[in-house]
Amino acid sequence: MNLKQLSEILGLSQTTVSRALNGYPEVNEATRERVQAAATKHGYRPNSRAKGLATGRSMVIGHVIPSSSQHEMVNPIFGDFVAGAARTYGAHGYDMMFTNADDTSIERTYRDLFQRGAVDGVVLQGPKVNEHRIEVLTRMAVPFIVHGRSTGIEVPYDWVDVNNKSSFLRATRFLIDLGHKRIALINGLEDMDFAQRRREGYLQALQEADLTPEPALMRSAEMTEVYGHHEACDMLQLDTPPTAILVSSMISAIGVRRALNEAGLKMGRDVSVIAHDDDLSYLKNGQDVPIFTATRSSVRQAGEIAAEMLIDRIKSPDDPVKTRLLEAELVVGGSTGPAPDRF
Amino acid sequence: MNLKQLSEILGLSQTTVSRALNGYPEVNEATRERVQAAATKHGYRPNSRAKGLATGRSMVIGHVIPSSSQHEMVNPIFGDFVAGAARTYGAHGYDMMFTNADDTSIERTYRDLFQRGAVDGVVLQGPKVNEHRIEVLTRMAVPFIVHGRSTGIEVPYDWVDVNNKSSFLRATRFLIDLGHKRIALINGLEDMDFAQRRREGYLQALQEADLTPEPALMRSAEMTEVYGHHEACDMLQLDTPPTAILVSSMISAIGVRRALNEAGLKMGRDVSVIAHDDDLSYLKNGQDVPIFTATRSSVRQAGEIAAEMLIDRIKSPDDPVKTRLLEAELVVGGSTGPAPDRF
DNA sequence: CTCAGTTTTCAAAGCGCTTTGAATGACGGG
DNA sequence: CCCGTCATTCAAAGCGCTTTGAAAACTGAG
Repeated sequence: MNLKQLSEILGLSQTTVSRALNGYPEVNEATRERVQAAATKHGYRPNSRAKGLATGRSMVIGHVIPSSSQHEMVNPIFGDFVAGAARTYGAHGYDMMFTNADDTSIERTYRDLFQRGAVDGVVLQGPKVNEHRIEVLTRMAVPFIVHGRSTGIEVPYDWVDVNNKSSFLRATRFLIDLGHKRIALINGLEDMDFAQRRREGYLQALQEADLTPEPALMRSAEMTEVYGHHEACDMLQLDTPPTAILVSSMISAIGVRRALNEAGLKMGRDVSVIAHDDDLSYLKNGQDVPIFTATRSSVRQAGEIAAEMLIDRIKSPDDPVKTRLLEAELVVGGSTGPAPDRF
Repeated sequence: MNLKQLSEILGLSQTTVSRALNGYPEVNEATRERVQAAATKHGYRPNSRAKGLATGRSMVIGHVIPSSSQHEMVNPIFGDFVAGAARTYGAHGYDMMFTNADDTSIERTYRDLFQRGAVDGVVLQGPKVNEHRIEVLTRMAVPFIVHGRSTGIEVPYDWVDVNNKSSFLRATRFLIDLGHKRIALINGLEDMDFAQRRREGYLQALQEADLTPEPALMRSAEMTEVYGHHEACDMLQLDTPPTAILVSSMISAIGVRRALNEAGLKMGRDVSVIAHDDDLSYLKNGQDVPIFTATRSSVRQAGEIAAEMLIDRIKSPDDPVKTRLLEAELVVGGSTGPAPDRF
């Protein structure tokens, strides 16, 4: 069932039918109702491609999945962010498209998506420090939003981000206030912007308290469970092991907990742990009392906000740049306690 | 830059340029090269919508995310399955589209996608027992593939699935061979087909060994970490607690491990645990030696296979139905051991 | 040099929609 | 009863591509 057929059934021109369905004012109300009834009855759905071709808009938002050639890691927060965004897209009549690109072709992929007219805007996830893609998209003058920010990029751009620095600053201060002096940081890959900011917050708190940062207590890699376990085991072997550990993800924090258990240490008593909690749906931080003391910020909500902002940008390309800084909350759970006396 | 412009630059007709780029034989090789060079030079990318409109194919595969109104759960395996599929799609020139639909509108959403001509095929994820959507799609006579199967649906359809029954049968037997008699099952939601099959395997193994299944040892719900913890805690309170636990996901198994630790029990000695491991990229089951004894099957690989099969189906709609049963491997880790003597 | 056969190129139609510019019909004031 | 006005409706062009059917250019045999 296409527009032509429907208009023939109704004995109307395509113009009138199209206008009736799209809510244009120059259509008799009686006619509109008749058209709408027929459309519903025959299950008419305008062809998206034809519509897109005619309007010049695709009503699709693109996301590029960087299927890294090196590490086959799929970001665990991906699903929740996407779920948040998808809901908003749906409410505004947008579809969501994913394209896979290996590290070498990400830039070309973005360019492609727009030149092919496949998308009206894109979401840029997981920005690195000096993220080149931001400049590329800016130069292309296309609507996009960054989930995160990128240190070193001077051009203005829309973004939603968690206040990574401030949340790790506060978390570190919290540990210092509890008397901890040897505080470790198990961070994400340091070329990721969020990881860099978290480290800044951590370092600033140490400095405020006149504590000297120790390279041996600062680790960084892709945030898997195994990684958290490995680094924690390693640090517990040190002559003077840390009494507290900041971990950049819940998944890795679970690995840290495993390491502590294996070493016969009790989390929160022998070693304090603070994790960053993205509030993932399948990995809630405990039921009532949080398991981990954590800096918490819902990545799902970030997805919703990002989608909303991107759609705004598509609607008004010339609006001034918008940014949104989400403040993570510091929730206190059972994984932190006063520094143990070890003499 | 569109076809018209490009053909004017080249002094050729649109027909010839189009044919040259799409590899048709009736084009002079010299011309083809000239066209290709110009296309590359000017960064020409054919407009997907126009192309789709002209060919009647959209080169897009649809996935519907059921953003359940009740439980806001995003399946943790989603990301990995999608990453696997995306890679295959990309290799075949397909894009991937996501649409969000709440529980009440899933059916309508599938119908919409095809009627709007937005997709050439869809992937149906997470089928339940008597999955209605399969019948709907069959009746619509559109290309689709099911990740999983659905007990109770008689019509033939393409699917990829893990042998859930056999893997849980083998896992349960393995525990029985180790002397366990009180074996618990912490399963997914029982209206999900995979959960039902796993329970069947579990029950069959018990029956073979003349063990009576106990309702108190069989739990089912959405597979979060908290759920695993909660059910394990609960069962440890029983007069005669289980000596072994089968868990339908790694995430929940982590919750079970937490419960055991809190109770001062050692996993693999006091209580054995076997988990189903989807081999998620961010949640590897240990480094060299698996942490959990597990039934393992890569969901990422399933994604790749599903995508491949769906594309085949789109290419040859009349081929006989294809199915693919993946056998999970039983990897032995540190979480299982002989049943403890408790008298 | 001619002509059938082959290779190469082209103009134009068509995919299903929106949108422009024009036509039609109804209405009421003069 | 005529005509300007407003409310409706319409035919046709256009979005950027593919594909059909025909034309042009080239080939080699006679």
